[in-house]
Amino acid sequence: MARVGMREVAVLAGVSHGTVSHYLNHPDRVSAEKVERIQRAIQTLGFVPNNAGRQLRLGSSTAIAYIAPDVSNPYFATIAEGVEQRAAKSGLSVFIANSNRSRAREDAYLELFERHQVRGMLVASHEGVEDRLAAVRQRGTPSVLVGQAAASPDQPSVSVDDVAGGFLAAQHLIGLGRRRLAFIGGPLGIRQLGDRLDGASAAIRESGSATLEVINLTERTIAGGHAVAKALLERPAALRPDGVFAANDLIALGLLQDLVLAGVRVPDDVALIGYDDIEFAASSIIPLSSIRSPHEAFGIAAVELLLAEIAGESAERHQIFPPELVARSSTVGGGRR
Amino acid sequence: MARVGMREVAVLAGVSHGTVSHYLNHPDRVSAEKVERIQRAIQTLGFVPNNAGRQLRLGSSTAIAYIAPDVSNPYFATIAEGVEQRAAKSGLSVFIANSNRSRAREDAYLELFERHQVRGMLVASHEGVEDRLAAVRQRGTPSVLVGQAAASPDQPSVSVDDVAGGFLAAQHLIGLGRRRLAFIGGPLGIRQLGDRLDGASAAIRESGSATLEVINLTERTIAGGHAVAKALLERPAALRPDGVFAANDLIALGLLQDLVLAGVRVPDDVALIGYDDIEFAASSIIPLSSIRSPHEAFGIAAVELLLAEIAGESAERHQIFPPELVARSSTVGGGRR
DNA sequence: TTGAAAGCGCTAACAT
DNA sequence: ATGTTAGCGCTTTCAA
Repeated sequence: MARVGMREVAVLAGVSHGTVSHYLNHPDRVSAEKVERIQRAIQTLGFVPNNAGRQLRLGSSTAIAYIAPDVSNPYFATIAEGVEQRAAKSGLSVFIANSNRSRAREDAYLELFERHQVRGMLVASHEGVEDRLAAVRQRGTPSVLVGQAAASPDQPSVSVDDVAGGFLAAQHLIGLGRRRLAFIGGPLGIRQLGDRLDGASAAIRESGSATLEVINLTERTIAGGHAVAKALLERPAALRPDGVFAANDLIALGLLQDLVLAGVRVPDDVALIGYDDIEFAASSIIPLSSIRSPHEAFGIAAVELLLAEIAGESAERHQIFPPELVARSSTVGGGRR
Repeated sequence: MARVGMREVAVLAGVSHGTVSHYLNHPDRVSAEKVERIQRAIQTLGFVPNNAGRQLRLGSSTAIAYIAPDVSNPYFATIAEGVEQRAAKSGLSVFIANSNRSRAREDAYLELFERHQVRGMLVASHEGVEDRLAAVRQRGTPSVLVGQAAASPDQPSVSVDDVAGGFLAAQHLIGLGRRRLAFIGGPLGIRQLGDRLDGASAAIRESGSATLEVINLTERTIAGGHAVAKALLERPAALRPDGVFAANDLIALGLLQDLVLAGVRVPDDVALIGYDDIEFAASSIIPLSSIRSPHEAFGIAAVELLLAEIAGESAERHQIFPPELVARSSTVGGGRR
């Protein structure tokens, strides 16, 4: 199955392979007659240009990469949707990669995409990835950090103010009269999570009277939520928190499900709020209150920042979106959604 | 920012560029001393091999592609997870692409990956994509159709028996005493959906007494479910179906949420079952019954089929998984999950 | 063990 | 308008 190249096309069309290339890249500079012949040749041979040759010659591809830690978290998937849309509009393809929460896989993809000379990378990570991105950038591949404010002024980033988000969440619970709060999530070394906790702590401090327990957790998934539920349900009811702030909606959803099954009244016994406001938060057993950050908009902003970076424009590099409280039944009771 | 290539590394290390290449590909055949020098040179220059050159020379990459119609549907995302895991185990990278339910985007990615000479493609599609895959295959790139049984014996595919799934769903509703069933989904031109409906119809026929209304829908999303809810709620209660089979869980979830909000009792007034059994089905307002097809296992099987195809092994090309009924409260009432 | 050299498929500058 | 040609960065065969 000898791959057919421009050479074969050229022979069949009775032109030089340079002309075939011209046809592909500057069709206007080829006579109608040859265009016709070349088209037919391409057609009958089923010619598909080999990208390696083109890219080797040109030195750059027409794709960008989006590396996500966990595609099966709808939060990252929705961002991907926005990225895809915006990129398509600018004629760019998007290669999505799933690092599966593994630092090693993340590194592998970072390097792979650099080798592939993508135009730029969008990187959502739970790790401290900024150093690595700095190195990549220095070698010529720009990137945008997604979901995490960059520390360096040179590193573009699109993020949500997680301290503000954490504050909003805890403040909401406190305003509802809750005093024994718990924050569920971790590892706290992850910037986004540490920030959320910091925000929550600030709200606690401000309240004067409430307390905050930190329940550490490494799996920020529905399964992780189930695990916490188990631990919580083993406690006597009086020792359970009356207000829970989960570091993301997945945890909250897993927890919520088990609490309800066990007969714990939500929000009466325990008020629960999540983070991210994924689409499924609204349709959960008890509609879940959450802290909303933009999703598609996030992806779109990231691509636009990257485009500016590629073009060498000097846009504001650090875009920070404000989080928003979405109160539903899991905190404010049956009345509202 | 002149990209550094093997040449620069070679000069700095005081060897020929061929030796650098040897070091990269057959480190054992290079003397310890030069290895040392080359390593240092790579280190200080920050050399990252250009994939285009390598690929041009070798004629093939080390990546496979997974094209999904809709990453933000957790069903496809979970498959992606399985794909990533299995591929990593075989040293392959996965490029995920989101065609965003657009035939044009799908075509674009099909071609892009072919140009990139990926080792193979996994394609989940709502379209009739088999002809296109046949053409791609003929030119040397193997593929596995995911979620849709291939008609051609030459086209590997991993799928679920959707006719059986549809049958199970309708049979379940009928067994619960429901007689006025509705199937929600579409366009029915999509094979998977048509099959589910066919299965449901068969169950209806078998029952003798039940009827099946088909409510067509083009958006197989939560929003689509909301739209159907609106239409259903406008009917007098007596004219509503008493058993609803939604073509996927997203639709079911959207519908369920609005029905419950409107005071419709589920499952008493309307029993509802979805399809796919995404992770969120279990934690919805009323835990959703669904037809379960394997997820990660699906992705793993797809990669393995592709590997066999690449290796030229003659495995059974059509892998069909049996669907499974998962009964939860949305059909069997409060007692069970 | 190392180096020299050819050539993968393509683009574009240049010559015609 | 078309053809000729050099060369992108790499791997590998072959020779030393």
